[in-house]
Amino acid sequence: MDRRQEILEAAAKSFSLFGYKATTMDQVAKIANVGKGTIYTFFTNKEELFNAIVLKMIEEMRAASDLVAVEGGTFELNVHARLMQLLKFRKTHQLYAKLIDEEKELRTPAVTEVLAQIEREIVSYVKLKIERAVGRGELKPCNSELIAYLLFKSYLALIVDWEKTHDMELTEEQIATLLSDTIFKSLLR
Amino acid sequence: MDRRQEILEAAAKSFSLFGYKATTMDQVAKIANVGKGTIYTFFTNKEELFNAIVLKMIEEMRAASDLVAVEGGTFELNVHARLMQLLKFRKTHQLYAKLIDEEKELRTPAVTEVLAQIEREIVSYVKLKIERAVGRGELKPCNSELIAYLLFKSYLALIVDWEKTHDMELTEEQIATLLSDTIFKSLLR
DNA sequence: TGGATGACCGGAATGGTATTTTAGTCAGTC
DNA sequence: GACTGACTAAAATACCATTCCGGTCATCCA
Repeated sequence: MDRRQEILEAAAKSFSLFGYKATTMDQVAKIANVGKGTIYTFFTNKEELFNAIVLKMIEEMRAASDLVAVEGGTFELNVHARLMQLLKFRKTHQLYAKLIDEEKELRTPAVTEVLAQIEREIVSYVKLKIERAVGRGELKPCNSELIAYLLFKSYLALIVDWEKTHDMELTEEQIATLLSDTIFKSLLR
Repeated sequence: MDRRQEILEAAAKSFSLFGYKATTMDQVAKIANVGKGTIYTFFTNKEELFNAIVLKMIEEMRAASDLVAVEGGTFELNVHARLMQLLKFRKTHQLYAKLIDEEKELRTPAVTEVLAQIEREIVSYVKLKIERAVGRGELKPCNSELIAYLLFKSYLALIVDWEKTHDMELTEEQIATLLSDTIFKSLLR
């Protein structure tokens, strides 16, 4: 198998298991059965290797989100399913969960940056979906950036924040109904 | 002037200026012109003194919120005005701003706890307002806890979080319109 | 003689320094 | 010439000495 691939797999494993700060380049080299110098022929530094791994994760997330979207489904149906899926990754996906933990505990700058980037991408993806739906006449024209932001933050609040202060987690049903009656409804043409 | 009051004022000054961690009991005693031991005849420890100061701040906030509410105004008008006012305190009020900063930088547990408490109180206050409005027939019956939470988080996102990633701060007009069209509208009977 | 005080105590925070760890390099190997 | 791992400088960590600070209490007046 080619060395670049070995390195990527080793790095993915190590970052998922130990996070960014606690994985060392020696560690990655050893797992990949490669001299440390070899890593630097493919990636300029640790952070770039990390970014490559995160990029792969983002691809996975995009694919998982596509999997729950229904061709020809309504804007609401699809955006709801996608955001639920994407936000579940925070607990489910080993690397994502590890990074969130590292952000909370260590505040590693590289990790903070990457997590912010992921959120920006999700919001900008939702924004795109809104604009498409407006374009085909499903939704009223609106400030898509603002609505995308509000939608994302609402899901984040209901899925992630709620359970930190309340002991019963909200059901998907509750979330769907609540946002359907409020934000989504108001967007319809 | 009575010693308890002197101590409270000294503590308020010191906490506002230096935050929780960086104010020392010796400091408070000196400002209050009081022996350190005297403080402990009125407050069992530093944290209780702190809680007393924060309680005063919460009273101030409640009063400021009452000031912007209009007797006989609609639910939307009043809740909007109150939440805007309350959230402005995060930048405006010296102690509040200091505590938010300390929470971000130091994560002092006593501060974390107090900030969480303030948020819980705001949400529970909004919840009460919702229930009153439902009671008088202005709003449809609903899950008041959930709606209060969503409302609070939405305002927080639009007022506080938005400007961290976007360079133009949202106008009150934009926020009012957005939430009026979405969440508030859906609550009306 | 009882409320007030500040010297005092122990544990925690801080600072300074010796040691280890680690990202990144590069001379040497195959 | 692709690959390696010993090497380097810088950063992180561990260590210890010192300071700092919350809380106490024997002492002191009023």
